[in-house]
Amino acid sequence: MSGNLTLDRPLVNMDASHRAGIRNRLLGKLSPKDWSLLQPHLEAVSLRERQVIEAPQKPIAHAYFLEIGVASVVAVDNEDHRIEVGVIGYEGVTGVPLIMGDNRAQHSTYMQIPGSGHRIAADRLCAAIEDSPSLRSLLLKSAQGFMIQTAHTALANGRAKLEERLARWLLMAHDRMTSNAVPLTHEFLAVMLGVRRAGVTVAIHSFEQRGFVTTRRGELTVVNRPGLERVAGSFYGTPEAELERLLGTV
Amino acid sequence: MSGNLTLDRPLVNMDASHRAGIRNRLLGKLSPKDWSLLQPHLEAVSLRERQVIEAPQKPIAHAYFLEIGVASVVAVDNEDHRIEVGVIGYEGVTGVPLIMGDNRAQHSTYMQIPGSGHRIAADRLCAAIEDSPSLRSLLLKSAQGFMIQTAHTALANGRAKLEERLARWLLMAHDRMTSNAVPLTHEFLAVMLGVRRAGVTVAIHSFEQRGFVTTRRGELTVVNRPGLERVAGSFYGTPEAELERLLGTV
DNA sequence: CGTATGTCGTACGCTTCCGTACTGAAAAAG
DNA sequence: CTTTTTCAGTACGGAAGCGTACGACATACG
Repeated sequence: MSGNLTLDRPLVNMDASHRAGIRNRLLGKLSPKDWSLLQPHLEAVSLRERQVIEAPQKPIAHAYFLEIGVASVVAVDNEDHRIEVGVIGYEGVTGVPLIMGDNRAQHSTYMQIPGSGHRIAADRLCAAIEDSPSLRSLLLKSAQGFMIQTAHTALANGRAKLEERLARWLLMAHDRMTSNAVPLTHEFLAVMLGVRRAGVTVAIHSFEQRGFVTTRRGELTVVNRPGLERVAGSFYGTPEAELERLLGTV
Repeated sequence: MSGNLTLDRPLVNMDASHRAGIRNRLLGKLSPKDWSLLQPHLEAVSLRERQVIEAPQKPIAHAYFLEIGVASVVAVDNEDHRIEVGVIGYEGVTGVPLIMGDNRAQHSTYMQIPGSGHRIAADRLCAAIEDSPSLRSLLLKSAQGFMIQTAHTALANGRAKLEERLARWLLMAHDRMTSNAVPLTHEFLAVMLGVRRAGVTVAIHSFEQRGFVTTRRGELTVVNRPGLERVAGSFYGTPEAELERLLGTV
């Protein structure tokens, strides 16, 4: 009934291989050898609200293994249409194209919820991937998980109603957060979902009246996660379960 | 003004590295060494209309390098919502998860426009990928191209109108065809776009009146490609250009 | 050749969501 | 404390597309 803290969140998995001081699931899953390959090049960084991680059509300078916070990956076209195609938190890493052997960012990536992480220079990461099949395998599975998320976003965008999509987004953000409070304005939620700001306001209102969330100016708090899960239905869950499977078999 | 045949289609690139008797761009781009790695395991197959290539949650048996025809990759959830997240033709290969080190299909993949190709057993392909960095690099870039296509589909699903999305779909299919005739019913187009069948009928009607296509029962012929491109605007083009870039630098 | 089936054209009321815009309230800036 | 800015609530007309459904044709099949 609560959904409090991190206990019942699918993505949280404090398994045995957890590395001390590291929350990022990928870093935590590295073999000692792979860890020693990356560790010297990792730089701890704090990530401000709206901080740009990647810009479209520009080279990717660093990959960020997030510890805290949520990054948005937003597709943009030449006519300035934009929509979020995926989110990344402590379960993953930014710079998916690097893993695919490309060094150019296709999308705009920036911190939606501020936090921190460890970054590594793009060429260092690529070199490490070349050297270590096990590292490559892990990162490829993470990239595959992200692809599945993007495909599901396409499904939700084409088939779901605004409320369902908003519930899905809140759940995905909640999975990646340490608190239940989402520090975001309706405006930003609207940009990510590709809908009207006023539409988000109304939907949040409905959630609030049903007791799923409480709100303050610029902040929304999840108080009934199962309620949101019921709204999102099967638009939420599949990518999360698949990521579990992918990272579970590494 | 015509868009006739294959001359002005972005994806068609009869470059020097073209292998005799092979239309598939990936196979055509293989180094002699990589070709000799795969060739013994390739099996020429003809692909019927609606033939299933992959089923959700099932192991992937073969990867298909298409020569002729178009395959649809369709995301499905537990509540039977479904929508196409990408198409594959002679420019690519099915079984993207195999390239990512996963052997399970996430989506439903089937021939939308019948044709032919060369297939290879999943484990053979994976073994070859392990052995050859150059093959791996090529296939990863192809997978990256597919990811970009999926992300753009998410953008179109969230932002574009029915007519824009239909024009985009027709252009993507046209890119991958040897004729201008698309042998598909409105019903199937509707399923792929995730819209009403009647909505497709009306949109096609409008295209017909504007002289972009002609229609027969169960078939639609593109007669003014630039017209469709104008309708699709920037919802079409970016993934195609990016694929060119990705495959051009291999 | 007649019938079943698939395909298309069309229509109607309805839902969802958009575009726009104004207002009050909260927070930040001065 | 006052001013300015940002954010949230609300409203209205309208567009897009849905669910449903019915009839008219083609085409395939018996």
